[in-house]
Amino acid sequence: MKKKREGKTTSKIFDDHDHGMCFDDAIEQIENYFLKKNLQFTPLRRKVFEILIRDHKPLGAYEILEALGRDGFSSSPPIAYRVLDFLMEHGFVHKIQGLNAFIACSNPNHSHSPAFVICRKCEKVAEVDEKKSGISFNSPNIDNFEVEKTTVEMTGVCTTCSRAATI
Amino acid sequence: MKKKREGKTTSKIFDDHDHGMCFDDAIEQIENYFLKKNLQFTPLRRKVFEILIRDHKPLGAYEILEALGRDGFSSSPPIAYRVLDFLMEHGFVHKIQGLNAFIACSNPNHSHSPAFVICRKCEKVAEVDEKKSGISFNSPNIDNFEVEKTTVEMTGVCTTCSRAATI
DNA sequence: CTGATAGTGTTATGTTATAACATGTTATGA
DNA sequence: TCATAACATGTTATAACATAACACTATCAG
Repeated sequence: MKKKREGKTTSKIFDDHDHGMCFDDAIEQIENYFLKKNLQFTPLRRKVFEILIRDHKPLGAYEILEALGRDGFSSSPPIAYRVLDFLMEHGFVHKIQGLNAFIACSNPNHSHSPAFVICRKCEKVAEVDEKKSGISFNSPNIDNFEVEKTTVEMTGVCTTCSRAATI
Repeated sequence: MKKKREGKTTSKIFDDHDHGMCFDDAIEQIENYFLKKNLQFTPLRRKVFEILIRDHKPLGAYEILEALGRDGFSSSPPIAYRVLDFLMEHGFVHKIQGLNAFIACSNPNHSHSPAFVICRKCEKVAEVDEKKSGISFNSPNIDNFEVEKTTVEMTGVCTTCSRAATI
């Protein structure tokens, strides 16, 4: 049952996202990817991904562990960290460094260098596409340094929060 | 006694920096800044800054604490974190999120949004200037979201390390 | 002198992450 | 088919990073 996205007037970047769509599609995409790559989409991995994609907000490793515990899985720390590492390797989960938290990827299709917009009040996070957002993060002119991974995070206050109160 | 920089052939970005100069200047700059702003450059604050600027490499809070202890200061965690927060507020220290570590700022003059290039092998870090490095990190087209702070880190392997060994 | 502020110190604890090793399960190939 | 390798999960313990809460001192404005 896919939700249709409702017209909204709030901060576009945080809402420009059909989450019902996203959930179903995301599960399908990850299944296909794992099949194709001959990797195991085990119950544990599926569960961790579902936990992340269902909230679609950043969760700390220990929050994920609690959720795992509630669902009958082991909840000792290495369980979460191992699965998260695995899902990150394959681009289905990103770590938000500024929050020590993990979030399901919004764009598992592209192999991208994601950028995140983080509201420091509500801690909502939007993963923005380089092109759509107007960010351009050009390959830097750094002699002989091969960039393997980029971390780009922008922190501020989202429209909803800034409307709700003066800082 | 200011060291003159020797001709080198290693990764430019990590070496394009006169550290002898940097140390002396940095101390002077921070002193002036604090004077001007009527802030106290206390022995503890000075020591923390000196520890960071003298190595000019990222140090974890607990490494800084050890150094403080060796120099006769208290080495309980809040000491380091408080001073680091203070120095970060004023732009003399940055946190490298990818390493949970702190580094003295290379450019305390400009109020900038720094970007860091990190070698994942030797953990050397270079703070790069947007313009010099060719990075362009344009203000993103995000409706009504005011970016207060950016984190930009690029991880890879520096020339020295990649020459030293195949991955 | 009094009360406010800032700086430092201390104890205790909270939070995040990993090391090291054990167990089960599946695939491979001699 | 049996050894073995590779992978996935589980467990215990601990490491590494960070903050809360409160105490003490010094300085300074009123």
